[in-house]
Amino acid sequence: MTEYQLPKTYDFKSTEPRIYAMWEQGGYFQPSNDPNQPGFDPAKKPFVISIPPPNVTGELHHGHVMFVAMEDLMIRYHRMKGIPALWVPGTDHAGIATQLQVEKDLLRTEEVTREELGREKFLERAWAWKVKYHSLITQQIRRLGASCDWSRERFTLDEGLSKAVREAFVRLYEKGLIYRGPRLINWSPGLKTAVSDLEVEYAEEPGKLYYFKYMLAGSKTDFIPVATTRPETILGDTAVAVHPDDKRYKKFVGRKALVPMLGREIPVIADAYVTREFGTGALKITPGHDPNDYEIGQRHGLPVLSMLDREAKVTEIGGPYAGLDRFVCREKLWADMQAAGLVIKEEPYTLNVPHSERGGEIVEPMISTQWFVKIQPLAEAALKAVRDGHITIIPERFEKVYYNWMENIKDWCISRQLWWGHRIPVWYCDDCGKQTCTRADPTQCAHCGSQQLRQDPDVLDTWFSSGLWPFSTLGWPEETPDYKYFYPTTMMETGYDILFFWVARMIMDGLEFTGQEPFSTVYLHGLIRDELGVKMSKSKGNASDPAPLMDEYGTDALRFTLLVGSTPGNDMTLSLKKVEGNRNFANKIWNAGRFVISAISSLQKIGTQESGNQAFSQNPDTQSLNTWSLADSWIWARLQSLVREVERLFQAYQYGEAGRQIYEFFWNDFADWYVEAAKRQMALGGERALQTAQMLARVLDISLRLLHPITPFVTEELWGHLRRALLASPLAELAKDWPKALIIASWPEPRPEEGWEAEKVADFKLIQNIHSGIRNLRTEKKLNPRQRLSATFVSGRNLEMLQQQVPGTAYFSGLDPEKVVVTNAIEYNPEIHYPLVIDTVEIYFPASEWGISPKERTRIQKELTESQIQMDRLEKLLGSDFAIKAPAPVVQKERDRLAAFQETAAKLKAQLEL
RNA sequence: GGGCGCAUAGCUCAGUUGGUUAGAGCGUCUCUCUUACACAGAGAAGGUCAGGGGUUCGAGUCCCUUUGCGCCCACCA
Repeated sequence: MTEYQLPKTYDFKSTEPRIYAMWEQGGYFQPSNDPNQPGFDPAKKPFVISIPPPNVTGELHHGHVMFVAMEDLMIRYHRMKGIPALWVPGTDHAGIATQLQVEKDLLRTEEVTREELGREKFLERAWAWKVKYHSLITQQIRRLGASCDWSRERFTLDEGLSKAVREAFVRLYEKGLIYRGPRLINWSPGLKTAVSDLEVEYAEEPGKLYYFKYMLAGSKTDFIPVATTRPETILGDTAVAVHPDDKRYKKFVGRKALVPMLGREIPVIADAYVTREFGTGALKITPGHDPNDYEIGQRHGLPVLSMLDREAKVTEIGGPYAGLDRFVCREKLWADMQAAGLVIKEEPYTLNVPHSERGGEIVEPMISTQWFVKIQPLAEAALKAVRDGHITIIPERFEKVYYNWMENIKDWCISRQLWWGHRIPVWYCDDCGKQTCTRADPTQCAHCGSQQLRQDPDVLDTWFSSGLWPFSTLGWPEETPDYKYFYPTTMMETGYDILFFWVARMIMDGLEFTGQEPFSTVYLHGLIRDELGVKMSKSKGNASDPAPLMDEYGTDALRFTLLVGSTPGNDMTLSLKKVEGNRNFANKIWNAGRFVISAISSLQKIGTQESGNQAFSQNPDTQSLNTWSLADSWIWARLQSLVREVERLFQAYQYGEAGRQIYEFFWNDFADWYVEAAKRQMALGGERALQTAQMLARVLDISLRLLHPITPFVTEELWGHLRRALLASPLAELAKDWPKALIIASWPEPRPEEGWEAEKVADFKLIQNIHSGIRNLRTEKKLNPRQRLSATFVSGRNLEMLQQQVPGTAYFSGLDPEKVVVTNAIEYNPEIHYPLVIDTVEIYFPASEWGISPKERTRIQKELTESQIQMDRLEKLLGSDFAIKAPAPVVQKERDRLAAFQETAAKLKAQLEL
């Protein structure tokens, strides 16, 4: 019938790739698609987000979907507002994670280890891996509809960012904020690298507390009982500590104790750190393998012994145990001690065991020479930035978490014994032994001029480069046009789980290197959990793949689910049912759109030439009201109110609530009620049809604009159809200034109320209630849906409105418009009248058709009781201090309600008496 | 040990300056393939907003407290 025959269900599969290609080819993702002014409008402050760069390790997970949905929403919203909006995409080399994957892959496919392959060859393989997985992950991010500017894409190991890393390192080095030295660090024996405190995860595990005797030198009987959870570390003990005031052991302080099985003499010392009540009240001190012991050792000048090597095997310090694995040693040593009569007992004990976040194996505290960042000075500035409100964290409660971490921050171990990453830019001279640290690779030693230089073999912690992300991606340290215009960025949106790892470090680095906060707002979203509420993660094996979900329900459905189902900072569970429900919403949008478009297309045939366009081509305003139906006024008032609400909620970062409101408006108000009203208005033809089509078009247009940041694909597709349909119709005027694509269409502007809205909304609400009431009655009466009813409406206060509206809306509830009477009074006649009370309106049906059943009597009684309860409550309320102390409008509202209840109750009572 | 969050309908959750009779989706029960949509329409059932106390004319919302669950930080062997 028309060229706008759209399929009955929304076909997201064919639509999504086509729409994304259209956007990308249109250059819409760039802040401006004016080739002469690529995004730079000095008059406007841009809105900028740096993407949390996904790792090039593997595939998409729901965390990615979450941040893409969230950030794309923000970007699209600002873009539509006409603000230059830049979303910088990129990926992260993810040192440990990627290296592990590549190693695993090498072992699987070529059966070689990285050591066998050598550094250079290994890095070649790693780069090949990167190329493959980079393309995979960015492809998937495109599939999510991400409107980021791919022309500005970055990778943490690319040339520009490497330069930034080098610059940052050298600056800190020159300021004395980077140092190298032996410290107690977390050593991952599996990965054979140091890891930072943040990369250690603690897990409660059942273990044992081992009690044994520390024999005192020169005595066969004197001993101090000591308890430990890690007996193997006995081999590295350099003291036994007791509390200075402990009467039991005071006498031993100053004497020597003998290390079991080794016979090495170590001092008995007194230190207040020891808790007398715990264990035996005596503590073995292993400065080489325990952070607390290390500190005690420092206080007492104890030697530090490393009894474990890089592979967590016992060193020569362990004498006869040298070469044993740490856990094998634990067993053997304990058995030997048992044989030697040194064991007291073992008891079950719950341990808090440190594991490597990536490798999973137990981390061993060890003394190792590593590079560190002296973090205190950076942390102080970062703390101040948030305290002073230069950076806002949403939700606010995370500010406290941030403060707490920043205030207790410890120096950051930044060197990793890996190959995949930014090499530490320090060279050691073979001749003079000194270090050279420069921006450009040095050819000679800065101290003695020797050319015998060796670069430090280690690489930097991945987060060292991530910390520079917001500015390194924009060209820093160069003062590029991008850097000058787009930095500092606006919004840092990410999961709360990387607040410390990443957000905190970006703030510190931004302030240190650029002198500015790298962003003004931090928005932290919650984590996605599976249907059982368990946090999704690869290691737990429950990380579901978003791809099949998108295959089945479409990207829009998944995005809508994540955006509307979550609140800032709170975790959400993702279930198939939710996504399915939102797929249904996408389909609802599609079908409402189909109806509107077919209505517009049908205008051709109605022949509207005589009506002229003048009354309809201008903006709807108060002057239009006299030509609008009640439904028109109502939907327009509701829409405008929605636009105001969405704007307010978006400004307050309440995206979920905004989405929910649009959903409700679109489905309940527009599709369920207005579209139904519009069907009849269209059928009237002529100006009324034109008027109605215009309203349908306007409401759909604005709804699609509001929805676009959340569900970009279906809205873009439909809006294109709407635009083309309008341009080919008598309503062409309406769409003549619209751009070619919704993505760059203007955001609906909130307008203030004009004063007429409340009355129209209330009137329509009454009409809705009347028809709902009649439908309810029909269900109770089990009426044939086709049966048209005759009815008499009696109302005092709404007489005129009802006289106008009831016949026209009769079909809402299957009334016969020919047999509808609206009047202000009739005589009760139980023989011929069957009454229904809706608010303050009585509706009578011919009693010949049915009588009041006991069931209805019960319902009426229930309503009456409910009214009575409300009346009592309100009378009591209005008789209390409320009437005096509450604001006048609030009181008046309650008075009006009381009056309405009284009227309703009177009518219900009359019903029962019939 | 310190901090934070959650507890609202059978299930999953909204409810952000305290102000109608606390909402939605799913599920359940009845009808209907009505010319946009059965991925739908219409109707219905279902809640002492975890317990206790307080502030207030008024509390799901603010304060205190108890209980249960979860998370983060710290890491007493």
